[in-house]
Parts: sequence; C-alpha cells; structure tokens
Amino acid sequence: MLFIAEPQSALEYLHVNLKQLSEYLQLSQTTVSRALNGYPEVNEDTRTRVLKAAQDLNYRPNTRAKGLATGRALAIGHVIPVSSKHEMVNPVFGDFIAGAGESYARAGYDMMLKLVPDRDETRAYEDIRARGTVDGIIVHGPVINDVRIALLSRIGLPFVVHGRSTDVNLPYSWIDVNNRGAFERGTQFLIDLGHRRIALLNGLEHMDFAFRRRKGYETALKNNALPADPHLMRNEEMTELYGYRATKEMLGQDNAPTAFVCSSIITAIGARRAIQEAGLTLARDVSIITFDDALSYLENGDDVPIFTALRSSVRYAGREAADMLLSLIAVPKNAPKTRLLEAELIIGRSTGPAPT
Amino acid sequence: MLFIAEPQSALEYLHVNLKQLSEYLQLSQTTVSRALNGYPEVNEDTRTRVLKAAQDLNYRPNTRAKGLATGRALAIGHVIPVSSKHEMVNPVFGDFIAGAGESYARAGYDMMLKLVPDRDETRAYEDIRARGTVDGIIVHGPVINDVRIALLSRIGLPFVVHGRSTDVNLPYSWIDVNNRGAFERGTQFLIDLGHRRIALLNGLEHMDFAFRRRKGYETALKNNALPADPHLMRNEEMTELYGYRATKEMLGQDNAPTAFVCSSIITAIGARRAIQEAGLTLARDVSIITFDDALSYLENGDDVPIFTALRSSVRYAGREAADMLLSLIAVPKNAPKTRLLEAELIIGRSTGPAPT
DNA sequence: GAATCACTCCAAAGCGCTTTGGATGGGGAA
DNA sequence: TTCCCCATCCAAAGCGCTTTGGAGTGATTC
Repeated sequence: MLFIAEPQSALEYLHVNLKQLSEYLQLSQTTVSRALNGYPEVNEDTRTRVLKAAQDLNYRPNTRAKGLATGRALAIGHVIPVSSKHEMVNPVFGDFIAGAGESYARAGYDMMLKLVPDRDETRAYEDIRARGTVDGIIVHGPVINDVRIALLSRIGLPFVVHGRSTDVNLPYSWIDVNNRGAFERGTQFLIDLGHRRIALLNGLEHMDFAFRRRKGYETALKNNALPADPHLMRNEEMTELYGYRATKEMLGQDNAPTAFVCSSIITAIGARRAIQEAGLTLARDVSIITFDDALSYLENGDDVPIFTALRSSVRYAGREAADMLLSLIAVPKNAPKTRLLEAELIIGRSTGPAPT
Repeated sequence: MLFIAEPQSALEYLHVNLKQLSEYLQLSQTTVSRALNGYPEVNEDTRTRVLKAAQDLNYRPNTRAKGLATGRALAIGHVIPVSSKHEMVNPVFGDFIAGAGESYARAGYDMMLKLVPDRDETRAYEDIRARGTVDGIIVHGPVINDVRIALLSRIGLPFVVHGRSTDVNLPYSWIDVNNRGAFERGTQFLIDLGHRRIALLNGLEHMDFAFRRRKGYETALKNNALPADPHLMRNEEMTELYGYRATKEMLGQDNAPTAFVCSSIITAIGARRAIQEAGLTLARDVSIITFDDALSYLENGDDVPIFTALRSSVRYAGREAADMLLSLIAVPKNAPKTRLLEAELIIGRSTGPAPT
C-alpha cells in the first residue's frame, strides 16, 4: 500500500489518483472507475466502499485524463469577437454568463472564455475544434450574414448563437429576443402618445440585433405613415457617452425629436443626461423608451421603473442558451433548437404625451 | 499512408493527429513533436518539412493530450465567488477579463471561468487543483480575512488576487488599487471645498476594497477633526438603485450631506438621479466624487469628465494580474509579487464649493 | 585504423483515465 | 451431476501527446 490512511490532514493537502485509490482498495482500476461512474456491473457493497474511500482519500478524477479517454471535454466555450473597431466587452456579457454558469454548474461543465480577434476568426474556430478543449460553444455577438455559422456547421462543433444572423439560411440553434417586434412596439407606443419625430439611438447596425431593431422602428414609422429621417437615426457602440452626445446634437437640431428609442439602458442614461443638461424635463418635454436587459447592477428602478422599457432578461437568456447547448451535445442527432423570447413593455417615468 | 494529401478542401473540415502527421511524413512521432516544439535536435530541413506538412494537413495538437503529457493545462481559472447575498456578477468583471484575455492570448493560454458559491468554497478550490484543469487562478472579490488565500497556499496552486485581504498575514501575490489612499484623497478634496457633511456610499464592507475605502474616508475626516456620522455611511451592492435610494433618503434627513463619496460610477449615477429629482443642482448644491474603474461602456465624459473621480483602469489591472500570474507559473520558485496602483484624481463637473 | 563526437532520428514508456473482452465462481435449471 | 448464466471483477489496450534513453551515421581526432 502506498500511503497511510490519514486523509484529511489540516496541514497539507493531498489527493490521489485512480491507481492509488484502487491499490488502497485492493481493487482494479476498472472496478473503481465503474463504481464511481455508476455502472451497474459492480456490487453495491463494493460501490459504497469505493465511494467512501474516494471521499476519504480526496480523490478527484483528472479532467484532462478523463477527457482524453472519453473524447469529451466537459467544457463549453464562450467566444467573444473582438473587432478592431469595437474592442469593448459588451456590458451584458457578465449577466449572460452568470446565467449560463448556473446551468454549467448543475451539469458539471466548465466554462471557457475565448476572445477572438475577427481577423483570424476562421483559424480560431478551427483551432477550438481541433484542440478539443470544449464540447461546444456559445456564439456571441452575431452580425448580419455571420460567416461563423457556416464555419461552425462545417466544422461540426455544436453551437448555440446568442442572437440570430439575418441572411444566413442554414439551420442552426439560437436563442434571441424578438428585437424587431420589441422595437416596433416601443416605437408604436411613442407614436400613440402623439410623438411624430422619434429618434433611434441604436447599437452598431452591422450587429444583427441592432439591424432588427432598426427594422422594427422603421416598420412602426411606416405603419403610421411617418417619414424615416436619417438625421434621427444613429448607430454606435452603446455607451453612455454616445447616448449623451447623440441626444445633445439632435436636440440642438432644427425640428428636434420629441422622443428617443434607445438600444440600451446605458445609452438611455446618457440621453437623459443630455436632456437634463438642456434644461428639458424627461417625459414632459422629451420621452425615452429603451431596451432593458435587466442587468443586475442597473435595475430600472423598483416599483415604478425609471425608463419605459422593453425588457428581457439577458441572464435568463444565458441560462437557456446553456441548457440548449448541453442538450444538443447530449443528443447530437437532434435538429437545431431555436427560441424566441418576447420582451415585455413596462411603463416607466420616461415617457409622456408629445409636447404640443 | 492513411489519407490523400488534398488538405484544404473547401467542403469538409479535416484535421490530423500527431500519429497521422508523422506517418504522412515518414518520420517518428518523436521527431515531429520535437520539430513542432522547437527542440534543437532536429535538422532544419526536416523541421521546415514538418511545419509545412502540419500547416497543410491542418494539424493542431490536442490540448488535453498535451496537458496530460506535460502536466500543464495551459489555462488560467478565474474564480468568482457567488454568495447567496449578492449573486451579482460584478460589472467591472467584463473589463477585467478583457484585459486579462489580452495577456492570455499572447501567451497561448486559455481562460476558464468558474462561479463558485461561497458555501462550498473549500471543496471547489481543492477540486480545481485536483482536477488539474488550470495552472493557476485569479482570485476575485477578496473579503476581509479571506480564507481562500490560506487555502490556496496550502493547496499549492499558483494564484494572484485582484485586491488584497486585510488580516491575512501570509505572503501572497496581488494587484490592487490604493483604495484607502484614493478615498482619503477624494474626501480631503471635498473637505478642501468646504464640505463638512460628507456621505459615503460604499460597496459591501465585508469586501476588502470597500473596507479600505471606508478607512480612507474616515482618515480624512479625522485629519480634519470632522465627526464620522453613521447616518452618512452606507454600504451595499453597488447598483444604480442603491445610489438613488441612499441619496434620496440622506437628502431628506435633517442636516443633509452636501457631498457624496461613491464607490462606483454606477452608484454615482443613481445618486445624481436622486439629486436631480430633489430639484437640486449637481456641483452647486450637492457634490459627488466617485471611484471610476474606467469601464469601456461607462466612460466618464470626454474632455470634461462628468464626475470628479478617482480613476484606475480595471482593464489594465486585468492585464497586469494575468501577466503576474503567468510569470509566477513560469518560475514557481519566485517570491509573491505585489503591485499597488494609484488612482488618479480627475476633476469633473460634479463637485463645487460647499453651499453656504 | 580506432575512438570520439555531434548530429539526427527513433522505439517505447508514461501521463490518468475509460472501456473492451474476457475470467472467475456460485447458484439454479436440467 | 452437469451445464449455463448471471453477477462481479480484472488485465490490458487505447485516448494523443511528451520525453527518456538509446541507435545509427558521418566526420573528426589522435
């Protein structure tokens, strides 16, 4: 026998491998492995013995070895494109992975993060596949006609897209918010309040979500025979500063907008700042409606929301995306799954009838 | 030979393993491995041949196998404590790992994320060590007298703490902002402006950073013979809503504060909202100074900052933390490294002389 | 001409696990 | 009693890589 059975010393940390554990138990590695992994061909008494010993000797299977043997990594990759243009890490990302992390924890999966510069995207994804560090990936930040979807399908690596990609006609798994519907509804809400000049502070419109939001906005305008004025539409990285600047400029224009539709609560905060700085009053002089990802550190007020908003929890989306991917990995033959979440329209204190 | 040398078919994705590559090259696995890993005992011509073939056949070493053989995982873990009290993922986290990710990418390391519930912390860290999925970890969110530091030292897993832990007397590696100094300076700045009743909207004070900030705040008060009024001190999760509520309540008190020191720009935004809602004017009636992590999506204005702030880039900290850890792993004998960053005081438009 | 050396290369062991293909023994059926 | 089967266990191969301990070949040295 290799060591003294004095397992949980407070001073030093020890752990054993399967071979040592099996020697200690006077059993073969096979039996011990099977006992631990719940296979039926092992006596219940010996199974109990094995489990007890594993506990006592602080046994933990080595992930790499297990992965090598089984061919599975027990890990999911989250791939975040980092473009030269906008190398920002999306603020919703934290909440998304918090949600996904819950699912992984339950399933015993690890979460791997990968920041991929968009120039060598192809290489990066092939790399992920070939190196075999993950069993599947979550694709973040899909753009219009995103090449990654075809690439991943070809490569044969299970994936779920957070969002969708317009112009991609392959079947693939995704979870997305009904961005178009939400923005159509939000814009319509403002129109119903009498607003006629409604500005759109969108995210970067090569991003699919922003593209769809724009479509929704335009649809609402069109449905009401309102012109789509390019001077009232901006798309940029959704920072506070962007919201501020764009709003300030637009309020300074002739024929300034009386309402703003924002793609992010952060941008909306910037817009509010500009409005207040201009000596205007929110809801009375200028209205704001914003998309709200229900970020944990940016709750939209409590009883009465600060902003009238289209809300959909990105954390929930993270959890669902992870679950989808895990089930895809479990049964690879399954057809792609899709899931469209509806944003709810919540009325807050940032909207009011158009000033006359 | 096992396959046709028609490597980069556009239709299907192929990759080979070392054995196949060596068979193709009519060389031993040893030689191929050495050629690829830059060992000297291989002819330069054959090395070129090998590299070419590896490229053509799309060879990528399997990470798990490599890890098993070398005993290194080529991955770093980021461990985020998820307490039952505050299960929020810190908003600064995104920027921190964006910074760290840059360093990992350069060094060829993967980044692993782990959300660890604080009740089975010990198990979780032992697990990480025993399963061998990472070569080292970054410890996030240290609290006062954080048990994880002793635990990790005992376990023998290289780590760097983002922050420090008061009352822990072991040597360990960390990178931190001079929180105490920053808050002393910020508070002094307000005192110099004539403010006497200065509120502190701190983060949760079992967190080490918040504890230190409080000390700095108190030191400044003490240095100026000002009383530390418990009614003017709050500590909570740093959300917008918290900033709003606390400010609103304090402004409603008798003998309301004329200035606020905030631990986060997000909280400061909430404070500003409460101030404006009360019909007061920022800087003129009430001043705010805040800590600013220089988050990418929450830039503190442009030429003229919105908030007077104590600024230190958390993204930079992420990059540095990662570099520290990587060098620690490269030379394990090295003594712990520490790094104290100074926050810079930048004057914005949220502070002014105390109203008379 | 023998011994030495540098340069290249290789066979095989080993990392820690799973899994295939038996081996063993006892109980029940015939 | 014999045969078969089930329950339980095991030895060994294999996952894809690195690395140890040579082996072979010319060239150089004496």
